[in-house]
Amino acid sequence: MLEEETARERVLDAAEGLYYQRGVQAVGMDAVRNASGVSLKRLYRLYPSKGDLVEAYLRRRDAQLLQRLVGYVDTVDGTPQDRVLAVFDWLYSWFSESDYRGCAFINSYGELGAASPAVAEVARKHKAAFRRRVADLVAAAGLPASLADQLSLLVEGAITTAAISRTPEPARTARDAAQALIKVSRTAA
Amino acid sequence: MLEEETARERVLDAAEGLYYQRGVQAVGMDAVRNASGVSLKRLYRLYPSKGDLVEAYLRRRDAQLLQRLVGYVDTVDGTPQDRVLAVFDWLYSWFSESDYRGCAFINSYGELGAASPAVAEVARKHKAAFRRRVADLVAAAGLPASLADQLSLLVEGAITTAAISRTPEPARTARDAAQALIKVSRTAA
DNA sequence: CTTGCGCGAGAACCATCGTTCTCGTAGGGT
DNA sequence: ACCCTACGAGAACGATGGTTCTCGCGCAAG
Repeated sequence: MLEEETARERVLDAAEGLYYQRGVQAVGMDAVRNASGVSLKRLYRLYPSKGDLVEAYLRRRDAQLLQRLVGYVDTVDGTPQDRVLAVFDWLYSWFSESDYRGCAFINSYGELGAASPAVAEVARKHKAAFRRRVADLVAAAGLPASLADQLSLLVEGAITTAAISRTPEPARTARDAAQALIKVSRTAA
Repeated sequence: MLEEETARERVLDAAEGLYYQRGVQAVGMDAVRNASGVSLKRLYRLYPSKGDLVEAYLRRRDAQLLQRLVGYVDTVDGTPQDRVLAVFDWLYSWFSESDYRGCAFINSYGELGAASPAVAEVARKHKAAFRRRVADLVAAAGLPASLADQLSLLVEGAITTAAISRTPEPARTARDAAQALIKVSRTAA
């Protein structure tokens, strides 16, 4: 039999693939069972309800996504300003993944946020955490704090535009805009 | 008995309120029946399936939203540049509506886009049409075309950020960023 | 007045899904 | 060899939802 932690991982891997690709409501527990190979009984012992599983999925994805961003930016050597712009290069590689379907948090929020305060909360927290990462990079580059919010909007806009238009190009557009905003804020400050 | 067109309107009004507020999958045909006062039989004669109703809802909202934007911008007198920035003032008033829940197209796309090419298509078209409006304003102000895409990203980002964070502030942030981008593009060109 | 058509109200039907239950069995301790 | 526990496979159950059907009624034509 599987270790508990291994089973948890398998379930979350399966749930992540299915929920992200097809949407949460479109995926039944049976599909998670089949994709993970973990029996329903066990699944319900690990996550007492679908809501719990959905929350766990979002929480893990939250951590993973921020880690991936930080991991990418950390490999960039260059000026602190380059590292700010690297956020948009990371976006480009993300958008280029063949199964890219936008931001799991925005999608889940639109689907469930109205009925589930827990989902709304996780989405809010994820966006706040993301914004904080950007703010850290902006601060490290000695740029004004107000820039962080502006760049975050560009990131958010690129994420949804890339999803709907099915091209990674918005990452480039956002990068150009970011560069321009940085330039302005340097001369203005 | 109701005129066919009146019934259509009532159904779409009901569907719009419910779908936008709670999400499409969370709203049954019964809820649309109750909210509209149009019998199920008639409802199915007007829209042969729920999918058809959803499409009609999105199409009408597409037209309405663009009309509202254009209507607002047209009341602004000032320089062509002011009219570009007026887009963000319009966003602010939209975000301030008490029942604001983000962009119906992004929400529907996240919920149904994977399973319904029709919904994905309507969302894509809406975003393209919106971008075109922005591009018209940018062109009228004699600004470079590349700015239109950048401003559209700001709009998109503000829409989702306002929804998740539940404040209209992102409209202001986006406006500031837009102003900066306009300034840069004037000196660069 | 009568006949029959078209309507609305709501029951009915069938599929799906979240969740729980049954059952057969594998495997470890004695 | 014999239990006893714990498990997985899948049936079962109850709710919900999309779609269709039944029934009774109002009303227009004859």
